[in-house]
Amino acid sequence: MAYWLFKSEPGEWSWDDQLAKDGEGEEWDGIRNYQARNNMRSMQVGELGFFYHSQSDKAVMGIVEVCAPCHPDSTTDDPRWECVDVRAVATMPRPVTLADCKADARLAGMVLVNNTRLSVQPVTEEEWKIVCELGGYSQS
DNA sequence: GCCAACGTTGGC
DNA sequence: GCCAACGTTGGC
Repeated sequence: MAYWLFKSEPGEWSWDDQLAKDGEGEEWDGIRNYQARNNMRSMQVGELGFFYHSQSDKAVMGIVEVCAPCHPDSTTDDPRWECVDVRAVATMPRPVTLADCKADARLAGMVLVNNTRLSVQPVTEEEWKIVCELGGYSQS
């Protein structure tokens, strides 16, 4: 089981927008970066990811689940770009900010901390547990 | 609003 | 295939 992190500008697609889908899946479209696309190609249905707000919030807002495998991005005719669908699973009791992650020595190797520009990132199981702990979210 | 980091493009 | 120029992202 792999873990992921999806980055979004809240002005484009926010956690509230995702929640408003009420558990329905939504295309994670608009990704125009090979590394990010390759990460999505590696995803399996049922895997979990963090939903991160870039720019003003800079925080992990909630948890999403991959609910459809990688498929062509409906927002472009360019066959290079693909995406998965995700649905909201849980809201972080406390959003975990980038500053929180940087302040925790255990997260020093996190992609979020070291490659700020990658919009779809892998997260290790250890990092996943630590961020959940920081957010006050206990996995059932 | 600025700037650093990174990715992509295109000329050679 | 290299590298300079350019564009974009995102933190500050």
